[in-house]
Amino acid sequence: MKTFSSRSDVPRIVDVARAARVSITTASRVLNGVTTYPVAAATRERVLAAARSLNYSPSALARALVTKRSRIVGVLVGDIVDPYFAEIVRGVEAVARQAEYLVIVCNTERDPALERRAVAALRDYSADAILFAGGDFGDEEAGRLLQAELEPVLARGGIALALAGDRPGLPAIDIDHTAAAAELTRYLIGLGHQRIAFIGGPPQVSTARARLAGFLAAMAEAGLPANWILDGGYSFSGGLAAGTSLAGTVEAIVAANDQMALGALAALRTAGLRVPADVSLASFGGTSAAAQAVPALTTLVIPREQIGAVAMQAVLGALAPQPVVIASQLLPYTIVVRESTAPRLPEDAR
Amino acid sequence: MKTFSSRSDVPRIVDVARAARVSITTASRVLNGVTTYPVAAATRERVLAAARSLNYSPSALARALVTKRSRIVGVLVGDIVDPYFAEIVRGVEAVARQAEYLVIVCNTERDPALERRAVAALRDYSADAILFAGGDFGDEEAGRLLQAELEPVLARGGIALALAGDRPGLPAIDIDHTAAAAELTRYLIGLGHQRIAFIGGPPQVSTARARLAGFLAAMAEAGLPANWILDGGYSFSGGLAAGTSLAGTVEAIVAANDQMALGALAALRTAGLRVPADVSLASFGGTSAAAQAVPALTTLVIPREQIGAVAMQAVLGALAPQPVVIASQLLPYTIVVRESTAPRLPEDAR
DNA sequence: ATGAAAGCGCTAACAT
DNA sequence: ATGTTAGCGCTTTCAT
Repeated sequence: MKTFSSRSDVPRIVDVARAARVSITTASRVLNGVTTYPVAAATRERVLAAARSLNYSPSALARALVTKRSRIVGVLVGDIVDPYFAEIVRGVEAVARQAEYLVIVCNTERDPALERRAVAALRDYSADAILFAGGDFGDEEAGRLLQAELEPVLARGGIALALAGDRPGLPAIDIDHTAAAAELTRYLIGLGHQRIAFIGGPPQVSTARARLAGFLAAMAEAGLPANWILDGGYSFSGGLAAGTSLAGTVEAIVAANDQMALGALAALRTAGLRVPADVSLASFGGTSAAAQAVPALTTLVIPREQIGAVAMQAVLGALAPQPVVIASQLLPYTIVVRESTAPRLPEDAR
Repeated sequence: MKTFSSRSDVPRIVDVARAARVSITTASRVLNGVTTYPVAAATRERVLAAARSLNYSPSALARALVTKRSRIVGVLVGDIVDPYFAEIVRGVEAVARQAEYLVIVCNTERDPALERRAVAALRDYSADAILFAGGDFGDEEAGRLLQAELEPVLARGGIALALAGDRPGLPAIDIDHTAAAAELTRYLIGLGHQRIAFIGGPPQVSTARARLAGFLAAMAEAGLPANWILDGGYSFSGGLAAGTSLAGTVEAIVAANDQMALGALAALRTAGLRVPADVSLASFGGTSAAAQAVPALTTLVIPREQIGAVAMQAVLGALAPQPVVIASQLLPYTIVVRESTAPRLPEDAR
């Protein structure tokens, strides 16, 4: 077994330097492709050859320690199982990969304490940016505690961003949830439905409140009563329960996310109702699960992958030598009509 | 704004030491709770107080550099959207959290090149352990290249483990996929079914091959012909396609994962067949999606969370001062019977 | 019981 | 064009 510099079993830059018979500095310069510094072509070649033959790869830890940049970005997600978040992460990763950033996904289980721990861990590892996917939850006290953990990251020049959901004080990359929910509701109204229910998310979550507001606005605007507002907790089971209690009383349902819509769908079917013949069902999100349901769900598609990508781009800009200040931005959404919604049929045609 | 040690905007151990009027060494000892070293109670209190009032938290990077342990463990998953992997990750995280380890989830999209990049990134950040969730894919060449990236991690005393799937040369925490598939098949046979189809995963994936082998063994043992073997690629759409082509020709289907079962279910329903009245459907995995389907799916539940937890425990043991060598272990699985399977009805009763 | 000093692996002034 | 040196923030011998 080869041995390297004193204490390590893996090649270090000093090994490369030695093998190439240059100083560590020169090796570092070549390896980092520093263009502002002149290095003789022959020297450069020797260093590169040495690095390759030793299979050298620099320690990101040591580098981070001196450069003050870890090239780590953390993404906090409320529920790792929910494809909603997975696609945001995907967008972040795609951009991060190109920029040689390491993405750390932290699952908070929508628990403020866990979220705090995650932020603390990212802070300890000197993450350059923290992206909060999926908006605020927890009370004010939790918000303050979180802020305290986050503060050192910002103090070091780190970035914090809100993705697809509000975070007080942070720039947001998002869609207009209220407008979007209103538009989805209007679509159902345009189909002729009048008795429309809304299955919402947890009221502590900002997106849940925004979507509800949009629904209410659209109903009011059409002069329709909003008599069926339920809390489905953003979960399948919550949607199931809501759907069960709604069965037979409404003509259409807007669910504030796909998971709840799936739950409602299961409930309706169990109750012997046909979708969309008896009840139209539309949801918010646009995850693959919505497309895979039977019938496939009409949903408002949030450009989650794009949100992730745009956010990561913004992070890179803000971390660049000439920092670009990050401004909140609203991205466009689209309604995809599938099989779960249909025009209202006259009573006798059903 | 307060200022701290020369170059940082965040308190460092030297700031704590200064505030407590002790040396850095003493501060470090107190902060790390080194029990082998005697520190006067009064001193300890001063250090602790200083750390608290400064809101000090040590740099994991600097610590890792000197201790040669990053307290980072990477988990490689084939598909971040698949709840199958998410639950493994959950198990890992639960244990890692207690031990103050940072878990980095890397999404490989089942692409060997991405997988290699992920291992390289983890190596560069000096991950102490790399857990491969979900088994091997890619050809031999890819395996060799991966091995090359992984080697330095092992050389540093790092751990690599295979979770719920084979990886040549690595200890595995798993169930016996072959035995499990056989048992699930036997259950269907016991229900009286004879024309049983198998929707399998990609043959490059070790678990897919193992599950198929189990199916074939059970069929052979019962003297039944295994005439309907399809590749569903472990995806919903693959299951959908397979289900479509199977509709009307078999009495029962075993799907090698839940996603494909969901696809098959959609296909059967579209074809006008009832599950389980016309076709019994059982799957492998036991993700929440299986429970949430209508009808709820009978599945073989792989203890994924437990696999993750056991693996992380093993990692901790292997990394402890008195290292415990990691041996492969097989965990117990269970078959959960739900609504998607039923006894065969005589022809005229259908 | 406490501290001084070396050094982890790397980059970045600052020489030459 | 290349090398010397001084850290980054921490732990850890080794002194005292």
